[in-house]
Amino acid sequence: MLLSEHIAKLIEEMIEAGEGTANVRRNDLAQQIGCVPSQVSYVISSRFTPERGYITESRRGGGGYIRIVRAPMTKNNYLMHFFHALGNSVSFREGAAYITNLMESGIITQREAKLISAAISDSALDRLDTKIANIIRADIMRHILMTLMV
Amino acid sequence: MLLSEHIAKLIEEMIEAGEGTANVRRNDLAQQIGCVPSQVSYVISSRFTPERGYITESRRGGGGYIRIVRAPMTKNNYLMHFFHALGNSVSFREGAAYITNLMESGIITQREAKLISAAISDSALDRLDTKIANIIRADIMRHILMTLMV
DNA sequence: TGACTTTGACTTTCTTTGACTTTTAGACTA
DNA sequence: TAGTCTAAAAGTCAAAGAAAGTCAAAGTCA
Repeated sequence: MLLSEHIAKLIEEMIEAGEGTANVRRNDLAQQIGCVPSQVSYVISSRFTPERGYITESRRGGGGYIRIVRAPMTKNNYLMHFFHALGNSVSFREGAAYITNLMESGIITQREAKLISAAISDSALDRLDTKIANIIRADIMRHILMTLMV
Repeated sequence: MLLSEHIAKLIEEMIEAGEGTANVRRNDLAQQIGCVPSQVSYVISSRFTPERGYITESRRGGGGYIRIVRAPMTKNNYLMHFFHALGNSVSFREGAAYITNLMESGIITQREAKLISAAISDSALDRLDTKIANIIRADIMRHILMTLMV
């Protein structure tokens, strides 16, 4: 397995064990895994993003740590959050991250997730110039989110 | 046998072995076959298209891959019917009619109907010229239909 | 001729690493 | 006690590496 995926998995387990929050000691974790510390930073900044429903907070110096919290949100908060977080241009990758998140938080079913994913996929929009596709994708997602808010 | 056919065959076997999904490592496969990597891309983009019942997804960089998923075409005649009936340009009114139809025949839920409707609504696509919007709408619907065929 | 194939150079995206910077708690001094 | 020093963290950033994507030119075949 890829190093970064391995690290992500470990952190997820820590979050699971900690009922929603993990306290990571960057250096320790890196040493335990056998990688450079900044690799841990990389994984956290690329995987545990607000977009995917995580909030992080950290402290340097002696006794330093990185705390990762899975944001507990209610459905509408969640949707509002996404609605606002959504820029007016969204790549498929970003969009897919939002969708995964909505699914994992139980707001949409797996089937709905697939359906939305298909609607905003690169291939569905591939007649459009990438820039425009990203804008249309954001429009579509915004409309979908609205129907979910009820 | 033609190189591209050979590659297509290999990939089909991988899909078979993987019960509907193949995880291709482009460079490895190319090396194994003895061709340039982009040849693999070519085969995938010309043969394993949504039109032919495949969905692909990929990732670059370390640990990259191309995943090809076959949506079983035998699944639903109804969907196939829609899939084929769908022109390559669809107005919102036509699209909405299809959706209603799908809902009434119990293939999608009311919520899903609303969601799809939002995705292809005139207002979601109103940045596009009407003609183009109709084409994109057809693309989106075709992709959605594909995901339902599983 | 025209559609499909093959190739390879170049681009973009994601990962890994390591050197250097900043922040902080705690120890040590005056 | 207040101020300063120090070592222990985490943060930042750029370079190198690893894959897949793109595109156009050249080749092939019906």
